[in-house]
Amino acid sequence: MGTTQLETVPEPKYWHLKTVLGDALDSEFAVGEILPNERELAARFGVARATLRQALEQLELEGRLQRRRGVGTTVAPPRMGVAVADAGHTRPGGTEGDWQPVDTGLAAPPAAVALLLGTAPDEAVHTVRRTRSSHGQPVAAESLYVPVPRLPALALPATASGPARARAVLRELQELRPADRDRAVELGSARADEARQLERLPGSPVLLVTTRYVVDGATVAVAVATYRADTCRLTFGDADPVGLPAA
Amino acid sequence: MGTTQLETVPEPKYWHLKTVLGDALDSEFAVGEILPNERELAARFGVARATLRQALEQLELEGRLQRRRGVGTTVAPPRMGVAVADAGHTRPGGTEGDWQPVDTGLAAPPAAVALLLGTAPDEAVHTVRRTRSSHGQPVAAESLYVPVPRLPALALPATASGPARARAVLRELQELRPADRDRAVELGSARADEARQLERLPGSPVLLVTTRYVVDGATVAVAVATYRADTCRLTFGDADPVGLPAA
DNA sequence: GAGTGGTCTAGACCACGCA
DNA sequence: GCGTGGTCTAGACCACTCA
Repeated sequence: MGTTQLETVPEPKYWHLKTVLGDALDSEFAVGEILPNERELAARFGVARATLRQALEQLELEGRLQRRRGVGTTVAPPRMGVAVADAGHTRPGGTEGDWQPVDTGLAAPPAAVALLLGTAPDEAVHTVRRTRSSHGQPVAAESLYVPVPRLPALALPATASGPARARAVLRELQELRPADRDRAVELGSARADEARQLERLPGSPVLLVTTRYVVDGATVAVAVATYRADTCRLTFGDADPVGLPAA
Repeated sequence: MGTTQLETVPEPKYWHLKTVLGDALDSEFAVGEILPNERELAARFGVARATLRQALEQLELEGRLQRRRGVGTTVAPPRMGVAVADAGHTRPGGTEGDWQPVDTGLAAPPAAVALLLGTAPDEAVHTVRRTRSSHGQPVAAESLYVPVPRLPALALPATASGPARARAVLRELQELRPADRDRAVELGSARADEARQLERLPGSPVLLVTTRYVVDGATVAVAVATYRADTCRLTFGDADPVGLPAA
C-alpha cells in the first residue's frame, strides 16, 4: 500500500525517488527553502546515499534543485528566460541582463572554430571573452573569434589588452553589420575556466550556443557561448518570452 | 612522468580520466569502434568502476561516446545538425529527416502548456504526438497542443484517432498560417515514454524545445519537442548548418 | 549462458562555506 | 571546527543483447 504499484516492471529506485521528491518539492517546499542534508534524506528513504544523489542529480539537471558544496541543497526558482535573439551585439547601455567584457587577445582558436572561420588551425585571431549575467547571476561565458583581416582598423599592434580593447573589437564587428546569423545549440559540459566564471563546478551541464556571423556569404566571426543549463531557458524569436515549460 | 603534472591543485580523478580518454578517442579510435568494457578500463587505469563510469558519463553527455546495455561502449559519430527552423510544419513529402505522426487525441495538456495556451488546467485540447528521425535514427518526440476552438473544422467527434487524424490536425493548424513563432530551448530529462521512442533510457538528457504559434498576438498552439541531447545539435536560422563545434 | 552496461550498497575521506 | 556536498572504493546483483 505504500507505493503506487506492485511494480511488475520494477523501475529503478532512484527514478522512483526522483518522482517522489519532485512531487514533494511542488507541494511542501518553497523556492529557496533548504532541504535536509543528503545523509538524512538517504536514511529517511532507506537508500544508500549514492542512490539518493542520483535522484538529486536528475532534479538538479531539470533545474528544480540547486546544490552548493559546504552549504546545502535548496529549491531552485523557475529557470529564467534568456534571450539569445541578438545577443551578438546588444546595446552597450547594458540593462540587468547584459554582457561584460573580460579579456581580449590574439590567439589560435579551437580547431572546430578555425574550421568554421576558414582559417589555418594555428592562425591567431582576435579573441574576446565576455560574461553575461541576468538578475544578478552569471548565466553565460562567451568567446568571440574574429580573423585579423576582418578588422583592418585593429591591425596595429594591440596596445590595450583589457576590456577597452574588447569593446573596440566588438564595435568593429558591429560596424561590419553582419546581415545574417546562424546558430546552433547543443549540450556540453563546462570547462574549468568557464565553470569558474559561471560559479559552477567543472563538468556542469551547459548549453553551447555557436553563432556564425555572415557577411556576403562569408563567415566573418564565430562566437561560442556557454550558458548554465540549470538556470537558463534560452529564448529565440521576436515575441516576448512567456511561461515556463516543465521539465 | 606518467601524468602531466604533480597536481598542486589535484583535479578529480574522473575529470583527469575524461581528458585522457577523450584524447585517446581522438587519436586511437575510429567512429563506431568498440571500447574495452568498463571493468577492464577501470582496472587498466587503476580506479574503481564507479569512477571510470563517471568519466564515461561525461563523455557520453558531450556526444563522444555511446553506451548500450548488453552491447558495449562505442565511439559516437559527430552530432548531427537538426534544423529546428520551421520544423513546425515541414513539407509533408518527408525527406530522410522528417516527422511521423504517432498518435492523436483529446486530452488535458500539462499545466505549463495550459498556461501558455491560456486554457483551463483541465480543458481538453487536440493533442498530436509525432516523432522525427534523421539519418535513420530517432532524434525527437513531439507533442503538439491545439485548443479545440482553434480548429473549427475538427469540431465533429473524433472518428479516426490514428495517424490520419494527426495529419488532419496538422493540416488545419497549417491553414491558420501562424505569422510568428517563438521558441525556447532548455535542458530536460526524458520521461519513460519519450525515452522509449528515442531508444534511450529514461532520464537521458534531452533538449526541450517549446514552440509557441502566434496568430494576431494570440497563442493558437504550443508544441513541446524532446530532442536527444547526445546525438543532436539543434540549428536555427536560414543559412545551411556547417561544421561541428567541439564540446 | 556469457558478457555487457545499469543499479545499488556501506562505507571512507576530501574540499568548501560559514560561524 | 563543524556540517555540507563532492569524490572514491570494492564489492554485489540485475537487465539486457547476442551468439
